[in-house]
Amino acid sequence: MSSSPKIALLEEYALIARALSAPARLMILEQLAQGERGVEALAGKVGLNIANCSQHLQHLRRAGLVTSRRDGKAVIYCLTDAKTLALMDMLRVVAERNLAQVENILRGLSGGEDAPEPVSRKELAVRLAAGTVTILDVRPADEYATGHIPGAINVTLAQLDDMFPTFDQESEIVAYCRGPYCIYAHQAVAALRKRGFHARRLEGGLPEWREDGRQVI
Amino acid sequence: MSSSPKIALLEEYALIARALSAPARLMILEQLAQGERGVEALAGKVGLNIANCSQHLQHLRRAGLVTSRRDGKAVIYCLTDAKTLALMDMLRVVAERNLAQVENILRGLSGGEDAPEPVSRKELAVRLAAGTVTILDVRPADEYATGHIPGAINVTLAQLDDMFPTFDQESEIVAYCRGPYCIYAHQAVAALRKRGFHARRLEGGLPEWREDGRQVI
DNA sequence: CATACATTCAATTAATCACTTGATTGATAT
DNA sequence: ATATCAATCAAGTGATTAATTGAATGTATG
Repeated sequence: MSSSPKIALLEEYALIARALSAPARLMILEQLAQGERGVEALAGKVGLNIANCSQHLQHLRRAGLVTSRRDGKAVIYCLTDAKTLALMDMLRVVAERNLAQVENILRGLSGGEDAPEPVSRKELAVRLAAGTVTILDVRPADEYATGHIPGAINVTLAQLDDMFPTFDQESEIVAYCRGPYCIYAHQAVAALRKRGFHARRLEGGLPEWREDGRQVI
Repeated sequence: MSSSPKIALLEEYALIARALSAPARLMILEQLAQGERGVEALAGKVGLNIANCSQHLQHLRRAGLVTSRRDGKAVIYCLTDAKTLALMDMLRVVAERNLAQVENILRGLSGGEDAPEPVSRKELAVRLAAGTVTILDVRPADEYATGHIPGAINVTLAQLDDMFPTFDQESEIVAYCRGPYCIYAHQAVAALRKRGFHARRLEGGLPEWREDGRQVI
């Protein structure tokens, strides 16, 4: 199979790339970035049936990207290494630079208008301490419950319509979600800006915020 | 096919990952990092027949990683974006952190002993200016000819045996090759250390050196 | 020990992939 | 035009993949 050490190494690298080459697995990794999960929970979140999800997880395990432990009847999976998220983010960056289709989709999410530059995590931390910003956590309630940025308000996209009256037209609103692959924050910002609010996305999502060593409650 | 914008985005990201999921394509990209090439030259370097190489190149083009232009009868391919190299390097980093097999292979390349930490490009630049280091370019002569670090001596692994007497036992030797995926420098360092020389690898290879904006002749 | 439960395994189908072979296109030179 | 060369296309084979279904495994509970 692997005649030379060079080919053998490349086959290992290719194994990682192949693990990232299916949308379903990228979604699983995004979920695991929020925190460890059992197979059934992952299958539900990602929209796969359980056997199929289990197979994807084993594919990821063969690539060393996830590890599992048993907890009673359940098997809990978690990310092996936070560096995997950096790899996935770089995948996104290269895709945005090289594929026109990606730009089209992102423009569509922003309602055709140019979206503003995201807020850096450092900037948000400063303004959070100063209290000069409203933070929205645009993830499902269960994910918000397992950890969120202090002071963040949990609002799903569906609930957003009812919330407009409660927001301040003057102060800026910053929305975040699961991370670079998640489009909830894009959509929330687009909806808010259409109503005339000053809204921007946070760069990255909760996993990246946590990875920076910033406070999560 | 792509019901939601989220899935559509993930399919684009997965397209990039799939492009990186074959050893042959990783080798093609490594070659293109040395400089633009025609199909026949690439096929020769990578060890593919021409039709097969052409198909891999089109796979890479679909992922936006390479572009091509016509030059007379030949079609010249080149990397779209140097960021792709950073993505590939991160792929290697994640593989080294998560796959024991990779560590085994790398240890085998170093003859079982612990290899020393590589020399950073910044450090080499300083010592190059001071003239306190011997630099070996361990790539094929034609790649050396199209560009190399100033002062570097071109030695293939096969020629290395004859060169031992000409090296200084006291000063340190730094070897480099095509980049992080290339094992020539690993092997050269192992051979040199076995003979008692002080030898280390350069971090990255010529493409990374060039990307830093450092001098290449 | 029997049962229920969560996960994995095994077998199947349809789709995709890598590679080979031979024909075709595009550009240059005679 | 004709011949030549580089690259691509088209078709076919064997291997691999994702997804589905149903059976088997291992773990806790009655």
